Amino acid sequence: MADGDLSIGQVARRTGLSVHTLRLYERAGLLASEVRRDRAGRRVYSAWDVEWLVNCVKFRATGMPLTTISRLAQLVREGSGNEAERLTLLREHRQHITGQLAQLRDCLDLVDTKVASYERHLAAGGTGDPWQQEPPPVPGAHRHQVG
Amino acid sequence: MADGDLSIGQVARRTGLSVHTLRLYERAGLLASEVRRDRAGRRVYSAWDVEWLVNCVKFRATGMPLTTISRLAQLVREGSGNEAERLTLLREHRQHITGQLAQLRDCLDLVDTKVASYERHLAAGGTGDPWQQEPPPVPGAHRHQVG
DNA sequence: CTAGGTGCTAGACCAAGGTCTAGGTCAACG
DNA sequence: CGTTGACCTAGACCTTGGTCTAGCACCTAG
Repeated sequence: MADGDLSIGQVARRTGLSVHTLRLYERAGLLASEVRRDRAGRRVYSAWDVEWLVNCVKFRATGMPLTTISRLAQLVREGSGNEAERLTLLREHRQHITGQLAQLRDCLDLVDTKVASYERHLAAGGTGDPWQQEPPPVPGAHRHQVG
Repeated sequence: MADGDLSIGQVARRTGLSVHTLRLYERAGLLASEVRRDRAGRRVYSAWDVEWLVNCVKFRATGMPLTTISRLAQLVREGSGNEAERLTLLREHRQHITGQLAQLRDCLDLVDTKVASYERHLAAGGTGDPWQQEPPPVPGAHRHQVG
């Protein structure tokens, strides 16, 4: 066993995944290299496996589906010759990330506006116009605030 | 019917939600005001409802669960007096958003590094060291690149 | 030897968030 | 009048991504 080798429990602690999830990921083909086993059949993860898993966690955290990670892992497993396809996958995910960033910033704007307005409202002792509670109860009265 | 009123189909087109989802949201209590009905029992959305739904879409896109939106809607429905709780909900979601932003930026770094390395690799006609395909095949050979 | 901790597999279970179907109403168009 | 299109409800169904259980195998320490 090389010095970087870890048991599944250790990998779980290092990656933040549960051992159940680690096994699920393996079954789902997310690992770019076959996980070794010791004589008792227990998984032995290399430092490289762990680095890969950490990247998987980042991909997951940013919405990459298991199937896509699996596809990427497969390409890596297959070795040289498919770099263009890996690049495509990565570029697609990059797109996805920037889209999400935009949405998050958009929602952050909304939330900040609302938070500021509620803070003003509360500081003013309940006076003000935070989030209008009712839909325009008076037809003809336009210009309402929803957020 | 006020001039801003819309049918469910029109709201679906404007919000990007399906009519199924709109009905689901209503059942789940996401709407901050009771949706009116015409004499035939069909939903009539006000402009205010649509604005609210657009905000819901933003919340959903940034990971707010339906139950939380429902809670917020309930507070708004109940009217003044619970502004502090609304503020809490919003602040919590703000936290969530900034956390997600950090994760996205982290993953964006990773992806950018990988993309650049693959581009270099492909430009060099296949030479280089993009994403190491194999886990360290030679024990003792440290310093591998996983991503 | 035996108990505790950790691991194994197979497979059931679960929650969230949609999505779709069946069977029916209504209104407007030609 | 009949048919087309949008709408209604109730409820089944589906996918994703985990999470947990049962029943068993090791291994190490006491």
